Amino acid sequence: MPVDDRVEAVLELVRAQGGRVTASRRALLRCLFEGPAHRTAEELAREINEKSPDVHLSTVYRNLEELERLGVIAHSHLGHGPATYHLASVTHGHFVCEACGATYEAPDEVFSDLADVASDRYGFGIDPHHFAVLGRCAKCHS
Amino acid sequence: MPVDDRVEAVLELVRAQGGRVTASRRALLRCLFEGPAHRTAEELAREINEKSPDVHLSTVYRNLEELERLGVIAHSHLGHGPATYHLASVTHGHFVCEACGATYEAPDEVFSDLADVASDRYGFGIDPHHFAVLGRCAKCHS
DNA sequence: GTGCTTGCAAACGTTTTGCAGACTC
DNA sequence: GAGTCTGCAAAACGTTTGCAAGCAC
Repeated sequence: MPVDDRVEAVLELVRAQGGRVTASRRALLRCLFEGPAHRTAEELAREINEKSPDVHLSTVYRNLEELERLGVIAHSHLGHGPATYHLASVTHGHFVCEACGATYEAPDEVFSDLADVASDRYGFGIDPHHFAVLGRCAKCHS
Repeated sequence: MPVDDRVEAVLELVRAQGGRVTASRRALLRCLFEGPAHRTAEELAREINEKSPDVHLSTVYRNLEELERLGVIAHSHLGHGPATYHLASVTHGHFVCEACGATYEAPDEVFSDLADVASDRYGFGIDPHHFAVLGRCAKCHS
């Protein structure tokens, strides 16, 4: 599906929930659907501002929150620093090097053993997407 | 070994590294050795201030940083919010419920399968102590 | 006395919020 | 016109830093 159609489909969902369709929401959605995953609110705002200079960072935060509530996007914490946002359809876990910041995306099956152990021992259901697993990459191996 | 002796032993280490033995460092160490693990800088400062009202929060941060450099303590991030500090001798991983905040401490063997997979697939050495694994506890199971 | 350490205040980076005006429906 | 959304400024949060005075050695 072309980007524009996907954007409009989400805006329709927003409207169905009683929300309004605004220029800043359209700009944010276009940005999310067009660009790479894992961008911070600030990065998204900067990109939006290239074409729509009046969209304020706080508006971006509020709209990200709204889109997250609707299940369209999710955010992850890849270590210290700002959260990153990505489409909910492309979730996966992360390994992030504490030394150089290198990031590896890992499919859920990588976490299935840990999920089993956590469940068996603690009745705990892990969410491997929200927070990254920190450590050292091969290059920075301490 | 009694708390006082352990405190003095660390202070000796501090002195050996060219650091000075001060009242605020002694108070922080006593606090760390006496109380529960996983306290935030603010909590530690509050406890210290009950007996030593003049120790400033920024001093606590600076001394925590120093003690971490010496390997006496370590900090963990258990989700959003402030970091928690604990003695380096009692490291373990954590599972933290995103809904209710319940925290489970897990020995390193719980993470050995994940460590193997991360190493095999990405040459990545995980550090399961620094950041908690988020998810849902049995009670909050979504 | 050298120089590490402290208290304080102020800054930092990220995110949230209060408000009055602007917009969508 | 009702009610949502926006820009802006300001606050909130956890943490760090600059500085001059104070203390350990």
